[in-house]
Amino acid sequence: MSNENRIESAHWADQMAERIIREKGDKEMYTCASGITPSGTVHIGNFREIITVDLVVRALRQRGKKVRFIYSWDDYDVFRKVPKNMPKPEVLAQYLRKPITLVPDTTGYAENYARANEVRVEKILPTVGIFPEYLYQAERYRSNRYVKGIKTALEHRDEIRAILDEYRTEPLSKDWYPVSVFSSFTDKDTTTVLGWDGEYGITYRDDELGKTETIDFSKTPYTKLPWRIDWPMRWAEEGVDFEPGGKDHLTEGGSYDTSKKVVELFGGKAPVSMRYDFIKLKGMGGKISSSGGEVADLYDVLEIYTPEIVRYLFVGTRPNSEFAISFDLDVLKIYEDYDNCERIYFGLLPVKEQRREKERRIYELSQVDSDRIPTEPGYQVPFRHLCNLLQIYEGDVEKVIGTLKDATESQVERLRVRLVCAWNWITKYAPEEFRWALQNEGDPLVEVTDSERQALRDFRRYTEEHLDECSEKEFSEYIYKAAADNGLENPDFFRIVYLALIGKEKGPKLAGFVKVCGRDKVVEILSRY
RNA sequence: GGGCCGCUAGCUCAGCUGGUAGAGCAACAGACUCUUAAUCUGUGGGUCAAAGGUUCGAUCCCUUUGCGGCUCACCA
Repeated sequence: MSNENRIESAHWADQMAERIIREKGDKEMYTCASGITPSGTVHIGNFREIITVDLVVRALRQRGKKVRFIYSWDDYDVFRKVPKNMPKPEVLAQYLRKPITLVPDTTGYAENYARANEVRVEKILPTVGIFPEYLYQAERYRSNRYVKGIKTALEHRDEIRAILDEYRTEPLSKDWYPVSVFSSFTDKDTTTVLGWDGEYGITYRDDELGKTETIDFSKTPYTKLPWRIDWPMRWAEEGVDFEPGGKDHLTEGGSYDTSKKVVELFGGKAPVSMRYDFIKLKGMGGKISSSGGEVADLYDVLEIYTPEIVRYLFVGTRPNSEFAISFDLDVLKIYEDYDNCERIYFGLLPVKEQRREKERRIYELSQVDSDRIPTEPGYQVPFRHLCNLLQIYEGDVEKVIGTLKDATESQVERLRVRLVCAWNWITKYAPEEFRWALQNEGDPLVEVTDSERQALRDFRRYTEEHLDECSEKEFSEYIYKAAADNGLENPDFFRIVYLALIGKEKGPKLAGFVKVCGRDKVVEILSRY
């Protein structure tokens, strides 16, 4: 009974899985696809497509289905412009109009430009529990794997032209061919196809050199299908059952519409699709920017959000709506929301049944390893508190963990990741007011009057003698006493204490702060006065 | 011009297959003889863009209108 309910979850990934099964029939194996041109940094917006597929894949698998999850790198695409953030732009400029797989990687990390972008993604995806099978289109085209597809396209030249013309303002010319050719002389796509012999011979002109040549596309690597034909050809080739798209593709007259018709010429059927919206960024402070706008990739996001929470951001939002990934103070709330979701999952926070079902599914899908859902909640420390602890210990994660005595092994494991994120956030994105550091011997002493010095000494003595057995509230009485006994106004005294402890005029609520810092540290710092 | 998506409390949004609405922040009120996105408790606040329609009943479905945004029509 409860099992049935789980399957009929209202989560969009589950609904999509049901729809795929309904529309594609009850198959033994489903193929889910995603892909992109690695012509620049693969940013977090592109990641949305990957994780959207991953979630649907998981939903299908949880229904007992076998799923092939493929990710196509369109690395036989053309290098159109030199990105601003790359070294040696003048070298790269020489490769414009050539396939990106033939462009050198001027950073020196990979064997070519496309590969450099690919490797970066392939290395990080396992961190968030995503394991697609990668397909490399340059390699496939160049090894003549798509000869049949290219021939089919040529054979259906007129039908394809008619389909594309339905949505074009300018109809394609009578001379148009549904293929594009990279020049065998220069590797550039600045060519014009002139004819096809009905078999494997294509005659083209290199527009730059003015040379004309006939090539055998079953034996040479130069021929490629343009996007609106390439996409459906690959749907047919792989038997794709599901592939989402951005709203540029999934709109009337967009490439999904034409591909849906073209794919039938290849003997295939269009996959079930769904549209995802773009991702905005918030609070990056313009730190990472290339080619004009702010760009963040998965690495940037994983710096401040744990893998579960990165997934959570996408799991909890319907793909068809835009949302922002925040690097500012919203981060605190996101962590809080996730912890709430976790508490609901473990029944620690009572909510209505419907809400519970929803959060439960979100929590499951947010976990990195779908076979290893935690059996106990995390050691929930508010993110804000972690930030304070880290600043006391100057970012030393292990020392902070050492202060949390009763955490289990699995909790420590998760906490460690969270602490690293918290520290990254403090040092890179947190507002200035949020940051502080305990003073130590090298720091200059605060100028104090005699009575202020005496107050600090009283404060130190109270800390030494009473801090450990006092409650926060009780201890604050001692703070007031230290001020009053020396004729100081509270605000003035607080200011002095903060200056002495952290070199700033303000800080976290004092009594609690001192308790968190611990007697020894505070006494040590104040012993300079 | 076509298509799509929004329009819900001052702000940011939830509201998943129709039963007259919710969360955070802000506001207000009390408590804390220190404060920063900031301590706790409590309170107020919405003709769910507008008008029609279907229904016993609509924020949710249909139609029209308005406002905002995105996208296609060139390439991918």
